Amino acid sequence: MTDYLIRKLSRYAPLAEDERAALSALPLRVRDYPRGGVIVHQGSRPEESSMLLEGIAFRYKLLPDGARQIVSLQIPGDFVDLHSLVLKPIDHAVAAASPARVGHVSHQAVEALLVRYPRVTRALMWGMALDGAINREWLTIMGRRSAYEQLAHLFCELYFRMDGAGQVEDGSFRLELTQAELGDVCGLSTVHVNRSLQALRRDGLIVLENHRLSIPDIGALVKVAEFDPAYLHLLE
Amino acid sequence: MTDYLIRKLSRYAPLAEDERAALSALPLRVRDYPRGGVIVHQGSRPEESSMLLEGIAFRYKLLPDGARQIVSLQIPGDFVDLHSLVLKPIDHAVAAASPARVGHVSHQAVEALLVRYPRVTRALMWGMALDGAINREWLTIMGRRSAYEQLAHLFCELYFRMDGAGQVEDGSFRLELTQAELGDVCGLSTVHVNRSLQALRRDGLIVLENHRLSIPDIGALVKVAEFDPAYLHLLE
DNA sequence: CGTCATATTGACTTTAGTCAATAGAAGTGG
DNA sequence: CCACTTCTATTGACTAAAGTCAATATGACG
Repeated sequence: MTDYLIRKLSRYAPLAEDERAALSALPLRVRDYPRGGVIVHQGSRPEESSMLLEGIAFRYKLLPDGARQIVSLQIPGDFVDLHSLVLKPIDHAVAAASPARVGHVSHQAVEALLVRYPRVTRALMWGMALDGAINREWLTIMGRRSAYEQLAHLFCELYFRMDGAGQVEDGSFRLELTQAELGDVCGLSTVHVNRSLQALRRDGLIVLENHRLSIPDIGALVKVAEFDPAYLHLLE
Repeated sequence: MTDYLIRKLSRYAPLAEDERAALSALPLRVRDYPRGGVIVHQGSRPEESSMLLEGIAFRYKLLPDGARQIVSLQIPGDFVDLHSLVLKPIDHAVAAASPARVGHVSHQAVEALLVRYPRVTRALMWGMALDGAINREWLTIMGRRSAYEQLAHLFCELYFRMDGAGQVEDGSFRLELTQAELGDVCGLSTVHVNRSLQALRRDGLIVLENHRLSIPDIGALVKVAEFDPAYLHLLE
């Protein structure tokens, strides 16, 4: 269950056997969500944090006029709301972008882990800091890049993150995001996302069909997006 | 020295006497920076984290073409790079927006604190989570709001944060940001910032002169920006 | 087969960016 | 204190990127 999480945290520092065991022994309440299902409600005060086990999820905020902004994407192994441990009420919602399996862990159980295993604490802090690094990169790209470049950059990020989670095969991976959702990630209208995707296709940078994204030449896409994966803190 | 920090962390949970004492006893290397001075270099691997004691600072990223995006603003009491404790190399730079006084604390000293005082650890995690909440709000506003609204929102945020740090007097506070810097915060061109500021002035929402921002009617500005301070987790 | 979500297209509008010039302010050296 | 430089703010004219509205396809699914 917690394999992905352990794999992810090991990118920060190798975990000792007892630390791995403690993570594996975390009491998970596993629940499946349909596409669109709300995993965490905005403004709630969760008593547990949720880890994505399968599928894709996203954090989002709704504005008074109904607009939506997606502020992060989660893949298997990511905590969708670890910060709810210390920060309540929670300032955003989390929903499943695809059918998703989620493991809910009580805050009590997480705290017990923190008290007992300082290295696990630091690894979880690293996970939170990594979230922050991705947020900063998104801010930068959203503020300073064109729609075409933003999408290219997003696809690069997903490619590397999915690869880190072992979800890339033959340069392609499942991407269950609609064009409206891509727009909500990048702060763009659906129409403009559509046109920018067509441009990326025309330029041979992506093949996107059947909820699957193929990147024929990741080097070319990286170049267009000026993508530097350093901020993802992957192992080399 | 650490008064602002203790005050800020107390917003999360009251600290015991020994915890306050431990924070006060942190060995700070104090250093002054001129306006524009770089406090943390992008890509470096700091051995210490830095706390802003006086002035204003910002985190920023530079893009290959020379564009700059400011990804957060710090006020007194904020750690500018607490995350460098766990996340190296650091993915952004930090510079002083005004003459600034900074306290540098060795990571070793912070770690000693973490091991000894679990509640301080949680308070620092809360500080990191708060950074994340502000980032998410910025992403949302940047993605979904006009320049006029973005600036209004930013000024509301600063008003409430500065007020929380006791820096607001008569509805005004020192704001040592140039229009170019405001543009780099919001992802706008300098020219467009200038015009949007004029519109805000024309509408009587702000008075900005001599590096001082006056907000005659914060309620009106809050309304225009659709600003909800909940994400700042201030005390009511 | 019909319904609903998603994707695509065209025509038009709006927002924001770019370029270039000018004006003001602040700081520096003599 | 003045001349000079440099940064910052402002303005106008023009361009480009992205949004809006509305219609039409396409596709998944009960």
